Amino acid sequence: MDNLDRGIIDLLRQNARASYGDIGGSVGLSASAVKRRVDRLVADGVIRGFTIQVDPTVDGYNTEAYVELFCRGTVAPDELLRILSGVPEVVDAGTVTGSADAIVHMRARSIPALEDALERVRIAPNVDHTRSAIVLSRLIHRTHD
Amino acid sequence: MDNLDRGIIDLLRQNARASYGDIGGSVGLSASAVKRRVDRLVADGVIRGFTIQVDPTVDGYNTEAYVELFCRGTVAPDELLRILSGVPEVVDAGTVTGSADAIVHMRARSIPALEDALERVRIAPNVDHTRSAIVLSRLIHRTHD
DNA sequence: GTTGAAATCAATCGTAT
DNA sequence: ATACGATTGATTTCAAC
Repeated sequence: MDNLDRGIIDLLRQNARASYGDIGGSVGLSASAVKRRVDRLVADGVIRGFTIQVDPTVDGYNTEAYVELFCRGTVAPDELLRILSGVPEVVDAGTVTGSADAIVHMRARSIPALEDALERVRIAPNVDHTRSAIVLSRLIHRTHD
Repeated sequence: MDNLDRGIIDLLRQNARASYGDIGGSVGLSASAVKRRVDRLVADGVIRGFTIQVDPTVDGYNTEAYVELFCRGTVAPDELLRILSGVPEVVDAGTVTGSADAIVHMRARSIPALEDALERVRIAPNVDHTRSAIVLSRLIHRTHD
């Protein structure tokens, strides 16, 4: 993982379909040297996958919320993970400092679908209550992963 | 935007480097028909870009926070967008319902770097104060974009 | 949307550093 | 151990249908 790898990663972040030749031209390597490094980065798990960024308003998943989770007593991160894994509307979640135990970013196709997903989160044994902030307008979506 | 387009998008989400021929084999089109559709989806802004998913722990960006933004008076989404665009640590942001004006998801290389980025957000004219929740452990990272 | 041809690229190997 | 250069097969691309 040297500066060459970082350069390759930066270029792939901007365009995951760039040819190895083009990448090599930018970082100063031959196409095959670049391919070898990319293969290694994928094998090592540094590059987790190649994907596209899709306009969320187009595929219908344009109803979002940030939800604070308040649990009873102490809750192990593993347990929260188990609960949240079962709800596909959960895009992103982490335990946090502050009064809430976790913050959950959810995305659904509609308000009813969001409410339904929220219900599935809330029904979990140790969840005491939640506080949701519905997203009115999306400002930034720098999805570098 | 029909079911064929949706199928193509789903396949590209899983592997943005899949060949047009392979995609065509899955959705029942020729390679050139697939390319034509992908080109159109990109031109129409449905596909915003081709990127890679990078292990955040490897490239060092493993310090995250959810930040609530409280502004003075009314703040136009456009203005918030302008402020936040200048801070690369902002991964994701949206205006929300509730007492906060916006929620900002940030990612930095360290706590000092996060603090510095937060300072750049706070310095903006209409930002009154912020409330941050530092992420302790990441639970879910379903990066469908 | 399809086919087919030409240009480009990917993947592999031997070789050099 | 890593990069390079050339070759072969696959893929992209663009034309005409």
